[in-house]
Amino acid sequence: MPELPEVETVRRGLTQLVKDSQITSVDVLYPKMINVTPEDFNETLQGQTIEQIDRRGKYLLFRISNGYTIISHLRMEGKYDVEPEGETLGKHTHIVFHLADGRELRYNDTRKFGRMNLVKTGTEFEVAGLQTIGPEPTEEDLSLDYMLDIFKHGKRQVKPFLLDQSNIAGLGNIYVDEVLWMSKIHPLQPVNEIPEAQIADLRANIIDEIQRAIAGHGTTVHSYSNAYGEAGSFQNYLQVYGRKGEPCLRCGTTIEKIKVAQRGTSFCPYCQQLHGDHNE
DNA sequence: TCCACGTCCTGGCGGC
DNA sequence: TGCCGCCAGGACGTGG
Repeated sequence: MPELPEVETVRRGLTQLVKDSQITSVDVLYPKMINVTPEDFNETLQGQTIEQIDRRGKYLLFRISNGYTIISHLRMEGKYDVEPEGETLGKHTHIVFHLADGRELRYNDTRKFGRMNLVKTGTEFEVAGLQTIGPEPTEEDLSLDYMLDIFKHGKRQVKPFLLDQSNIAGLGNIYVDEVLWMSKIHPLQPVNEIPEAQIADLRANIIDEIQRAIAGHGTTVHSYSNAYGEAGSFQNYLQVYGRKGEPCLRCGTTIEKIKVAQRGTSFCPYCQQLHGDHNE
């Protein structure tokens, strides 16, 4: 399932593969995936060039030569691949961009969760999702002052708080479990009860973990692969996610799995203790 | 204003 | 063996 490091890996792959490519036409096989009619989508894009591919959080932003931007979110299992024109379409191919050089950029999505919005460039930050998105998890953007401020004024449990893209951009279920384990914070701990020193530690771990995952070309869980079809290597470094029943790599206690905010959550009950009077 | 929860969607898997 | 039904989860919309 793509999170920020996977989306960044896809962005880099697509930039090498289709930057400066001209679109001759677009077939939309699953209209619910886009925010306009398939006819409007095709008419706006045909004859135009993909000038640049940017990223904000987990959103890909395809900059088109006529002043439009395609905002693409891969959600759970969205993938792009590039095939020669005429290759048999996959069962889960939903959008096909025909390119002038005889190739096709295809969007595939097993669960049909992904979405594409076509908007005028400059208005993309008026679209739901991007409108309220929080800072990127980098040393420059995610300041300690900001972290302390949002934690002090929040009351939610830390896991759903970190999954909320309006607080910090790009963290998903896997990385939240990882950084909470690294920082020894229980996933149910209310954010305004976490000591400042631990928030500082959490911030450092978030930035470090995301940068290391980008360097490792993303995590691979289930079917994820990048635009070249390569599997990421970061799965080999996961320390708590998906390790239910196995010993904690720090203390040896058996890793437990619980449900938090409707999400499967792995944690070490010894390293990550809930402080104060809270019900699980 | 903040927060919880239902919804979308289909492959995989457990249970019978 | 085959069928049924549940589970997985990111982000948006709704309602408390």
